[in-house]
Amino acid sequence: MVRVRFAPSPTGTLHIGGVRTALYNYLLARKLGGQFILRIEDTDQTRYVPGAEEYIIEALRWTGLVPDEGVGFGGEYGPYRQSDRKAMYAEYAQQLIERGNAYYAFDTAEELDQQRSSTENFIYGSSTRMGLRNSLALSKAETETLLANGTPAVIRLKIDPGQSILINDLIRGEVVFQSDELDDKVLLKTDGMPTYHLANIVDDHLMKITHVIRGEEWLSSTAHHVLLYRGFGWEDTMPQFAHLPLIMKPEGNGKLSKRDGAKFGIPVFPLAWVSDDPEQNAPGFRENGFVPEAVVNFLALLGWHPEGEQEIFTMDELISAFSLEKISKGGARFDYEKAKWFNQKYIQAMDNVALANIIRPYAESKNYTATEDFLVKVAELMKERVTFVQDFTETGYYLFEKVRIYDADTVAKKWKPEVKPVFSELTSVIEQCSDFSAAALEETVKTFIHDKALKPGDILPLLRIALAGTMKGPAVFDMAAMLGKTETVERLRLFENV
RNA sequence: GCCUCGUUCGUCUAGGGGUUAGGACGCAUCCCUUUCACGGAUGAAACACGGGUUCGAUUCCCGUACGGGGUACCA
Repeated sequence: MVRVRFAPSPTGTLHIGGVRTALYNYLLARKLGGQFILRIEDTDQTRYVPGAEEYIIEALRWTGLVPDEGVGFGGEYGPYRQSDRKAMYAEYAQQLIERGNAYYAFDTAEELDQQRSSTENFIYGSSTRMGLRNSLALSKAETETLLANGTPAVIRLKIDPGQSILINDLIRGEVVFQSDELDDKVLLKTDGMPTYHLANIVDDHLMKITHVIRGEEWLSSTAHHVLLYRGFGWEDTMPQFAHLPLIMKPEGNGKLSKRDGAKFGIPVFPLAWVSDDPEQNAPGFRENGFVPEAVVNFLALLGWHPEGEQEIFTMDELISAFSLEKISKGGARFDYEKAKWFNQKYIQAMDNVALANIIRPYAESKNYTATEDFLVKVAELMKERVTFVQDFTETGYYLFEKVRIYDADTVAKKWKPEVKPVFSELTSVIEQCSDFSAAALEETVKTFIHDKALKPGDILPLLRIALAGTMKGPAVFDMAAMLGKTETVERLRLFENV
């Protein structure tokens, strides 16, 4: 049984790379009929941000990556929040000490800083630990006294020199580390909380995780994790590792960071983050007008590509096509233009009724009165010309209200003195139409143009400007039919009098 | 610095010892349409470099360069 987990830290928003990690975990779980688990890694109490946990859950729901187990989703392996598991980590750390694979260390932060600045390439390990303040260097009596006095102590992993640690990464293949280069990582902090390394191994073991799919930033600490599994005697059930390439900045060097949203004017979060501190607030894909399916599709293909040349995938298609082996090794640059293209494609392909439901809240927020039928019609006429969901009511505002400004260039070019009376006449003709369908209108107007010995180009642009104010948009007769006779004639008269 | 991972069009990528190196986004031109978009067609655009191995390397190996990540009582 495959069991995977997404284990974010609730330090604020989830960034888009985190969503992709969740997605790949989810896809693998669904593909292999396993479980997808949400675990909250809040072992750093100083970095806890209120609301972050709720944000993470909402983001997963929005993208459709709903966990089978985890914080907020139940399950038999809980609790799924690490702060709620605090007591058990101390017990496991203790167990490691008893097995001779960990030890107490009493060095203060200042002492360690000093070591790092005075010794080049200092590592807290087999070559240095006997000169430091820990239970390996101190006598048993000294150690017991220090502990009895309540001296702040951490528990460190004891790494023996001379070992090669081989990791068989599902994406990268074999990666080897030498234990001499590894430091004796802190496992349990002075506040009694575990570090990521300890909590991660204990939880993955207890939660029966089979595959650890996480960002590449974890690759270099994986050797420590393997040693921890060995230390506990759990190596035979150790999960398999898959380290994902990172998502890079759209321009320049480095991985995509939370600050890049503001810097490049693009969303880097699934949902907007709104907090007490306006400095921290940032827009999200949802608020910028993306549909979740498009975001998922875009993210799925950022660093992964199945056989074939298909680009548009439903979630089910992603699930059946997914495999870890097809994940790229190199980092992928975040391409906002491509994200926009996916969104446009999804909107285009969407059912008009479904789109009407998406448009409705935008229309309501602008106090537009629009019936279901009207919104469906808006969807039909506009969906081939929008990129974002708010474009229906923004660039297509003229479908909901009177024209705000008339395109000056077109007016200057087409609104000639001699056509003005003809235009009035046409308005009257339109007013007389009994059949206000697009086809009938077109027939009427074209006959009129023909009878007046005019060209379509003399009249049609003016009709468009009168109705929409711009030379962009749906077919004129479709718009007129949708607006109805009263509104159409009103707009034509309004335009004549400008 | 040390450890570690990577490198095919501007971007996301396919491919893989012998290919006209394929697709997508973006860009350009044209067609459709007397609007815009959609759609269609066409085009410009890539195997980082140097050594091997080989009859033959973009593909395999080794270096170099460049880039990423790690190097905390953060995750």
